[in-house]
Amino acid sequence: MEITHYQRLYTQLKSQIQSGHYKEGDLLPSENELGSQHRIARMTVRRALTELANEGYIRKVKGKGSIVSATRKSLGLLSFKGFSEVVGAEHQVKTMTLRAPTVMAWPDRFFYALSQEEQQAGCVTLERVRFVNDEPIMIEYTYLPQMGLIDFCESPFVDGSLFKTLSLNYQTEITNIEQDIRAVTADEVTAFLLKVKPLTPLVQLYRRYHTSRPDYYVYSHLYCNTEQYTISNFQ
Amino acid sequence: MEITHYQRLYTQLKSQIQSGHYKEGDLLPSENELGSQHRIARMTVRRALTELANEGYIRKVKGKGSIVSATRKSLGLLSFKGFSEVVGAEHQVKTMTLRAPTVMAWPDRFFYALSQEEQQAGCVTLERVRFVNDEPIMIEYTYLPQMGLIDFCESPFVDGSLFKTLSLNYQTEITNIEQDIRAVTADEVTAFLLKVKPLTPLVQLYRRYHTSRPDYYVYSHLYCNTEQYTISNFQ
DNA sequence: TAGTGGTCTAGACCACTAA
DNA sequence: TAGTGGTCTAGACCACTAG
Repeated sequence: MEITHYQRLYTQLKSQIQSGHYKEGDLLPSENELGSQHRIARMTVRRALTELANEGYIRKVKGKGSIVSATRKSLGLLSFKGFSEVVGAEHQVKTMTLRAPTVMAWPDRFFYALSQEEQQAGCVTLERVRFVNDEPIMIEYTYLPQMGLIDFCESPFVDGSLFKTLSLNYQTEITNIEQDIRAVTADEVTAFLLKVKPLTPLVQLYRRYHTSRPDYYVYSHLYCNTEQYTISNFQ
Repeated sequence: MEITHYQRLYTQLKSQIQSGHYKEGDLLPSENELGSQHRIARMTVRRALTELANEGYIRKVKGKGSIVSATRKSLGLLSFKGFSEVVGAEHQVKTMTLRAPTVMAWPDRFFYALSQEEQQAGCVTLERVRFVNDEPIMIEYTYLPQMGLIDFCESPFVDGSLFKTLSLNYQTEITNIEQDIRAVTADEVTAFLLKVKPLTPLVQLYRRYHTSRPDYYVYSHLYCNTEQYTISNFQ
């Protein structure tokens, strides 16, 4: 058995909540109903619902049912999923590439200490602006050590996703994220790109992604406009 | 039935781990063994063990058993540990209490949707400023639903820590954190408290801590001055 | 091969909600 | 009173670990 019953039900209900098929305050079908619909035992249904409740998607009320919780208008940006995977489910997302992947020297005063190997390898840089519902929300500068990235600059990304490309073409899985968070005021360039007034407060993130390749990290540096959307994080 | 079987087993095992009867690396008795010792079904044992695993006290290994974990879950400021535990190791930390725990009504337009029960229960509020190396770095407004917090406002915190107090005196463990992050400019009061100029950009966090008590959440709202220190996060 | 945890079933009784 | 979620049982088969 590849995927388990409770996982399938959990995934299905979660996506139905995220897509708006079940809205805030709605009652899910009862445990017995879900069980007979999917031809699984009630205890198996309960396992899926318990997981959803632990993650805050629903709350269970004895004698009443499972109630869909408020969905937050927020971008789950602090997880280590790629941008499109995280935000795309609930919002329309576009990416504009300011600089396609380019081999360069590392910037001076890089925000993380680099190993000698990374220094010598050089880096691939790309710059992108992320749009949510046609508003520019985030500028991202990404830096990858130029180690084993054959044809990386020449071929387009798989599904437009950096992380999918690393996974499928370079067997490099993102396993972890380490990040530093600051509040800063927008400089002129950043304000122009995010279409905000200069001095607007932005969240600045320095990130180091850990990967399944030993000693291989992906770095990124980004600014987020949080006036309309917040950055959300759930551990 | 006042206390449930899985709760009793959970509590017993947890205290045996905390007291050192089971040490790091030890195997707990198997699920079948615990079941026959306590004359309860294996599924009931599993529920207690699953809870312990979720909270990081043990890890379960298929084919082997349940292994007692190291006691510390180390993480950065965005983790769900209390402030003193996280920052205190490397920096000198002090806390100034602006408002000691006080029973109040909930603020208008609270940042998370509250359940009816939480609304009716009222809340305990406290306000604290955190200092790192004698600089005010963070203002934290904490809100706890006034449910079962007997003598909470009358007694001091255990070791000065809210989370230790909740754990030891109220059997409430923090299990998870959900948070929204924004950049804002300091208003006058906040600027004064953090000793920064008005309009300085600050990181604003809205937090909802999940706990081991069903449907019991702790809320907090905080401002961080990130000019000197950043907020770090490692998943 | 014996023992372990992972998943699952088909029942059961209870306390609670809402009509 | 009918239906709901909370707890619990006594089985079952599986994949995995370790001797």
